[in-house]
Amino acid sequence: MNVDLLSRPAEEVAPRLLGSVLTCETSEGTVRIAVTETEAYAGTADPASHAYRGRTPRNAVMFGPAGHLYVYRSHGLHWCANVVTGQDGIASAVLIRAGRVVEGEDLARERRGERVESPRLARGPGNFCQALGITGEHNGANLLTGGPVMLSEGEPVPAAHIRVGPRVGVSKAHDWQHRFYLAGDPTVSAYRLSPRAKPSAGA
DNA sequence: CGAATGATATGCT
DNA sequence: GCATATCATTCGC
Repeated sequence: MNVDLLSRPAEEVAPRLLGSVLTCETSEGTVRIAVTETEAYAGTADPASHAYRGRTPRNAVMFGPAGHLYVYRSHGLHWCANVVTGQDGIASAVLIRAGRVVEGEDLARERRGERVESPRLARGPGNFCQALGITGEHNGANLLTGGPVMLSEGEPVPAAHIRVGPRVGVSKAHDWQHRFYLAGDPTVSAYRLSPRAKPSAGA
């Protein structure tokens, strides 16, 4: 994956990450997942971003150079993974919301549960990380230098298949058109409006 | 130092 | 559809 591509604002990078492949190697084995759904978080200008209130120990990675992984824990039990984008010093990241397992499906299913159907293995941010094997240990990992977690180009996605919509699950600025996904793909999480969603201004 | 909150997923009503 | 699990981070006092 080219770092120049990632060095643009999150909302530009997010649609271009569709189809790219995340690889995670652990002692258990290797899982590769093709990204089918992303969400852009525009740093300090975005009320829904963790970086909205400025730099903190947790979100520091988002302020760093593009091509690193920002992992955080949600609701005490799920891990969520972001690809850091934009320029060094400016908070910007793309949340990976869903994907399709292309290698290591057995291992992914072992982690997620035997009864989980293939399209659901990596559907939703928490499930995606669980299937891939991402944990807090991977926070800050460089995705471009051949570490245990890697981001690589996948099969090109036709622009006509890309859809844009409002973000999922956020309590603020949910109506920003910052969620990108592949039309009709069964691995894309169903759209749900946040229970706390309120109208807001913005792009 | 205590309290509230959250970019979720699942299971039961 | 709604409640609930469960904890690190953040913010208020």
